[in-house]
Amino acid sequence: MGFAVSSPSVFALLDGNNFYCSCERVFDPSLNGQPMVVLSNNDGCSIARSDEAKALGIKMGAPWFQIRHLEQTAGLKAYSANFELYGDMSHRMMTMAETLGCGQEVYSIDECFLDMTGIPDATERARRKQAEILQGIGIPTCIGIAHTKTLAKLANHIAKSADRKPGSYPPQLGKVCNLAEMTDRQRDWLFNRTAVTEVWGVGPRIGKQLNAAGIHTVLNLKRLDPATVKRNWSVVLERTVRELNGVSCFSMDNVPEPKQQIACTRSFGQKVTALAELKEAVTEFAGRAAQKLRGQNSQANAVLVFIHTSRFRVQDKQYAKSITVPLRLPTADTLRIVGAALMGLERIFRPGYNYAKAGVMLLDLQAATVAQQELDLGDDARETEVRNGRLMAALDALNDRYGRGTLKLGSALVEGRDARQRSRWVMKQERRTPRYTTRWDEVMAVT
DNA sequence: TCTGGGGTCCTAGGACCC
DNA sequence: TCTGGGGTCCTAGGACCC
Repeated sequence: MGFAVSSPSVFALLDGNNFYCSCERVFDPSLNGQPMVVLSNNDGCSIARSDEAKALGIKMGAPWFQIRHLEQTAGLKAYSANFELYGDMSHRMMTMAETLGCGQEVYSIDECFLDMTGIPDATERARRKQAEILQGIGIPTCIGIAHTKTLAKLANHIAKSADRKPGSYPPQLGKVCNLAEMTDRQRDWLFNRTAVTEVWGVGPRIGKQLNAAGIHTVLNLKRLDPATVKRNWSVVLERTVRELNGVSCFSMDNVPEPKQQIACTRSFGQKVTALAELKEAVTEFAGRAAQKLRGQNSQANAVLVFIHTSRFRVQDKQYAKSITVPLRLPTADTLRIVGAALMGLERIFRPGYNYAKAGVMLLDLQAATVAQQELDLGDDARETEVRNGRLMAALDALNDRYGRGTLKLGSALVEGRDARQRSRWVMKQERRTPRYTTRWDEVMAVT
């Protein structure tokens, strides 16, 4: 019997380049090479930028009204976010990416970790997978490979920079960068020319503190004593330092855990002052949140509702308030959840303000097990639960089949208002492309 | 005029208990 | 006059992520 040599973990991080922009480009190739941005809800600010838009100096989160002039002067193209399209494209990309490793953790809409432990020729396989995804669904990707998740994220950053910023790193590290196959010297050489703020887990706040302490590069941070880091910063940053040194502290999360809280919050298309309109919005948000809750087979024990004015309108009187309404029994019933949210809204509403945003959050979630449905209710109450359960299932099935918002509660409309008239709170989306892949009536026509 | 949305984890501090 | 200490649970707020 030979020795069981356990090879060290190898993680890959695959992500779609400028993902939302790339999705739009798949369906409109004339956008290739053009400066373009995808805008947040309400066409508020830029949440995705093509390389060409980045080159124009457009920052992540830049308010649209501040960069809008570039439409005329630089040919900038802008699109309202089309999350239904991006979600579907994401699913296709993740399905193809999965077979690169022997385990996959979908980390966000545009990136996933893959377990490549013990897989030979990781770099070559990664390059083949990348070509396959580009050919199959048209999304360009970058892949970072290393012995820890933090290092894989860093490798991914190097792969991107080497590809797009000539001179930043050796060009052969472009698109796929495998730190696991390098020597310590080679890695440190790269770390020495990478800013500490690029490290996963180092945000603006900690970045500033590290800089003030003379820590400017990844190599500087890697060489700090973990105990000192824990004392001066936190256990979180301590783990990051260990990970930079090749000690894996974050493992793969192959099966997604159910969410511990579920939110639906929106900024309004226009300022809202009337309680009736806030009720309409909160009814809608609570309904959406309840649907997500049922989607992961959970129940909530509390509902939080908040409203606030716009901090950017300095001339306005400001008001912000939230309230948590406990539910008597854990539930996923839209009617109960909406009821609790509206009760909370009535409590915190104050007249005389220009409201800019509201939201509903479901808290203290638990699994909706059979045992909980068998709670000791009276016959009438149990009958109501069962009836509502069937009603909710029917609601979800219809909305699932015919598109979100096909069927909603009557109270989601302000009484007396013409149903065809748009409410003030509904978000503005003036630049959305068709939902090519998920709506029959918006499928691309090939002529 | 116009500034997103949805999450997680950690920590400090208060309430409460013995 | 002297005025403990350790544990747990909960919540609010901060920091980070995409």
